[in-house]
Amino acid sequence: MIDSPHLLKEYNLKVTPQRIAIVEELYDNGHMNIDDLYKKLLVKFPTISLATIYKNINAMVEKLFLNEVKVSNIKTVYELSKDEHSHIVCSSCGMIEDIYLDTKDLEKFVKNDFKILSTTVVFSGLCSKCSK
Amino acid sequence: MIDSPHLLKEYNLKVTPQRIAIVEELYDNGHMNIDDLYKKLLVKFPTISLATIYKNINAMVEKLFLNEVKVSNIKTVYELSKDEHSHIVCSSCGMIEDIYLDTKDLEKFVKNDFKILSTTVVFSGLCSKCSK
DNA sequence: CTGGGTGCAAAGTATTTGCATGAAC
DNA sequence: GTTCATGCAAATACTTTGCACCCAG
Repeated sequence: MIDSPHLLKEYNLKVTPQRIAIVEELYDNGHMNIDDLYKKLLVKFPTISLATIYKNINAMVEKLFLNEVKVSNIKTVYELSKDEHSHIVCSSCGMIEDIYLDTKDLEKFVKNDFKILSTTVVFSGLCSKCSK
Repeated sequence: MIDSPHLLKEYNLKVTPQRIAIVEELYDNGHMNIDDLYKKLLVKFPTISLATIYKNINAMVEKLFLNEVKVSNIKTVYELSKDEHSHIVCSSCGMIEDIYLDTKDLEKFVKNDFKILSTTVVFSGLCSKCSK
């Protein structure tokens, strides 16, 4: 379980049922795109609108409560902010998995006058199911 | 210079003036989004349509002649396919730079049943100009 | 109360499609 | 001559905005 109201407050976001539901969906599913999120939320909130989802997602990304993940071949997805991590993405089925890597070694190769704020790696390829 | 007609043929793409121009713009500018490309091409082809650009870009990506780069904070950009490489992106001004890294070491941490097709790293942060 | 969130409708932006014409091979 | 690219217009998809109403703090 997850204490969504508490988390939302921590990030200065007003607690509403819709927001709690968004957090819980993301917590359960890891990564979701806007459409999947919308379809899921429609079950609990038959009148929820896409505009609400977009507004909330944008607010949450702005407050760094959510992280936006853009990768080729798949729709943009969102995840709850966690420690910096990378992603494994199946370009066939769209499956996304987190992987925690030490990227310090790579950062040495970036010239010093660039101020690195984040380093993320994407492994694209075929998951075990799709590579059969 | 670049032999665009030859390159296009290599990738089984019919050679047209518009396509040559696209290749040359990308060759000159490194990374471009659709709008910038459109504006540039309008100079040479006052009647070129966005549809033509989209169709060509999509065809070129499909044939692996171009590479699509999706990163947070900036519009999707395209580049001529080169050896696998990573990107340094300024989240303030949108500047993108290539960087060649050895990612072999990282790939060891991906479980074996995932078939890695590409490994790309994005360093997000502030370029020298923007960090002042 | 008061500020901010919600849902609706409409507007805006991005991307794709169908089709007639014309160029590439 | 046949295939496929082009450019236009229209359709579709994606995202944001304005506003009246309502809920959280």
